[in-house]
Amino acid sequence: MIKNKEVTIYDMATALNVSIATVSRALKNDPVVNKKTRKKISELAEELGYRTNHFARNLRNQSTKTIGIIVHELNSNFITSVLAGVEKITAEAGYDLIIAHSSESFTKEIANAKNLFEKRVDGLIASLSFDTENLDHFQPFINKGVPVMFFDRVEQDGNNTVVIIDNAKCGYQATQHLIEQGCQRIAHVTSSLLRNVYAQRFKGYKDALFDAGIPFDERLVIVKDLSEKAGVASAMQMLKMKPSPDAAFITNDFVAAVCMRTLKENGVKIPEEIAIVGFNNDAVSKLIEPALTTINYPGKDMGEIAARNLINHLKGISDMNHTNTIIVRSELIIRKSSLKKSSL
Amino acid sequence: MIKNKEVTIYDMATALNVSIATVSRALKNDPVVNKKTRKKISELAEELGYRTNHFARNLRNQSTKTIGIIVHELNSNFITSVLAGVEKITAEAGYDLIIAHSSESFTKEIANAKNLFEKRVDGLIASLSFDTENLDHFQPFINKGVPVMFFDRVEQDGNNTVVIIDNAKCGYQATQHLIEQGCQRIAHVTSSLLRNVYAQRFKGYKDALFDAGIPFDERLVIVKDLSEKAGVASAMQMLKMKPSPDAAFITNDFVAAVCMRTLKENGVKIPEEIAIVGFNNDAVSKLIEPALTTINYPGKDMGEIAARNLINHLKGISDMNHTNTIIVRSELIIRKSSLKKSSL
DNA sequence: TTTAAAAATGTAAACGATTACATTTATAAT
DNA sequence: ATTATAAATGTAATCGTTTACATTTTTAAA
Repeated sequence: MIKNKEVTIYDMATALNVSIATVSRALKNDPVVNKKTRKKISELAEELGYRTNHFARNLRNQSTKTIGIIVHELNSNFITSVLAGVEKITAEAGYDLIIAHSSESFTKEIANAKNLFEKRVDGLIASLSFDTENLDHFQPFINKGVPVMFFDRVEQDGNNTVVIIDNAKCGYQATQHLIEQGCQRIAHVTSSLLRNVYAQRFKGYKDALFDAGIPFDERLVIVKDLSEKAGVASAMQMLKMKPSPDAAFITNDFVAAVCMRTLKENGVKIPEEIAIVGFNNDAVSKLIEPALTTINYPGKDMGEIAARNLINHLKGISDMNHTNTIIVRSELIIRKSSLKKSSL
Repeated sequence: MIKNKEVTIYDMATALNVSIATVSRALKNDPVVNKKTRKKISELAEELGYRTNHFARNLRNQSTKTIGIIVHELNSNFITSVLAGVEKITAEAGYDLIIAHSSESFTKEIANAKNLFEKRVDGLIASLSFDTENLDHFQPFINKGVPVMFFDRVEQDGNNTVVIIDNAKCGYQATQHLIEQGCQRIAHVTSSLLRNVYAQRFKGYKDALFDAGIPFDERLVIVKDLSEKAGVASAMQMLKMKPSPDAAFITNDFVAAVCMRTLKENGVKIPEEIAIVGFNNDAVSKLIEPALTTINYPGKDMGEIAARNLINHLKGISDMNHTNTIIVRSELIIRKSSLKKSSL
């Protein structure tokens, strides 16, 4: 059993005195070959530890039965849920999955795309990195007719199929909730407004203010990246505002948590002095104190939907080009960090 | 540019009136072919959007230039750091990386292993799932001479090369630190003692107690999984202990955070009444209150070391079989959750 | 100009599977 | 026993590279 050479269908054909065609057919359980022969062959395959050579097969078939997925980060609940959803569907359909992550870098995203293109995935699922400036790196897929699905962080230029939540609605709900709690000066800590998710949440924020008759004040809007440093800086900036804000809608739970910590360190009472709403329902939101009010959205469902659409398209069951935007549900989860009223 | 057929070296050979051999050689910049010819060919390749067919190449070369990595989870700082380290090294060496994750399930780990085996990775890096009962699923790799490196969660049967931290030492340090803070009844919340990491930390815990002359009390040891539910249950169990513990060494930051939350909800003051030490230096440890004392260890370095060893072995530079265990540094990071003394 | 050596290119056989088409063998109908 | 049909198996081309070995072309020395 030591370092034995690879077994091929030739070896097995010779051993059983049949042709390679029969072996090949038997291995995929083709009913055209005699039951007894099939049994003999699969038993021998088992015995010899045969494994199909996917390179030979793919070379011949011109198809890899592989889906690629590019995500912006791995260490978030949301993304792992998405992956779980995607894996479930792709596995059921007999597709393999290659996971790549861009670490929020445009350059790495391009490299990932190139790599998956080289690997000739049959389809691609992607969520854009923080830095992504354009979608040129996906063009090769489109040129070769490889379907691409975007989820969450997307570019809605109308040509791609995307799976998203209604970010504007979420932003609206979050802001409205804070207004209902009696807040009037609501800060908005967010990230690159080039990304749909942040732009839309910002829009929801403004709309909610408008509908409540609260004038929009640009000075309350803080745009930074998603790092710990940015969280601290945002909090410091809020502390310096005068009049001080009485609430903050922060579009990322981790940043919200860092902000809260910094605010608390500076003697600010949450939610009494500043009420906070985050976004994503990350694990951290339930662990910090006070627990963070946030927006929850179903990563697993988004993953399943994206994967299912892609695969149906590949199978020719449905045509992705006709369904452009799929919106999944989302909800505001109210916890203590925003409850000014009920805390009396 | 729409859905064009794949360009092959034949097409380019015909176009330039040279042989496929020349094209093939030119594409890898073989100095044996004339500089001008090389330039002409690579320009044409660029122009036509040629991409090498890796199936054909791998089929011919019998090597995939791909490393597989199986991790137990994705959503932790530690694992993403490891991946970053591995990616750095594999990319430098021109290897591709396929990431698979077992979600802490033995069954999924087996499936992942099988899949990577089918994909014929040239080498494998793995950290065992929570549930893993044996290493049989890695045997096929070993039989075919495919090197396997384990990191963090490993089985030290002496035949595998492993990259780990000195878990016993860490457990010792954590416990010793609590003892130095004046704690006498130190609970130990941990996970399956079948996993080296937990077994070793447990050993360190016991040794530290022994060296301090504190009798080991089995009732203080709580073994559960790493879920939120388990964290809550562990805290409740601690609350019921009498006499109550005055400290807890919890071998996972997330569980520690959940525990702390539950304890606080039940009116326990941390660290005054119960001091806490966690493990891993996860993002959450700095965000909760009080900040969590924990053990930090360099995921990125572990990833780099594992990858470098694997690749050196593949290149024949070094032989993994002679280096069995690589231990990387780790450190206790002291934060407020354990500071009984300094808090006066 | 001839010739030897070096440089450049070409030929053809792998690599291991899939499958259209051809052939053989078994089964059933006459 | 003969034939038609169905079932089972086989033959050989193909997928796109790589590379040992063979051949041609160029360069430089005699």
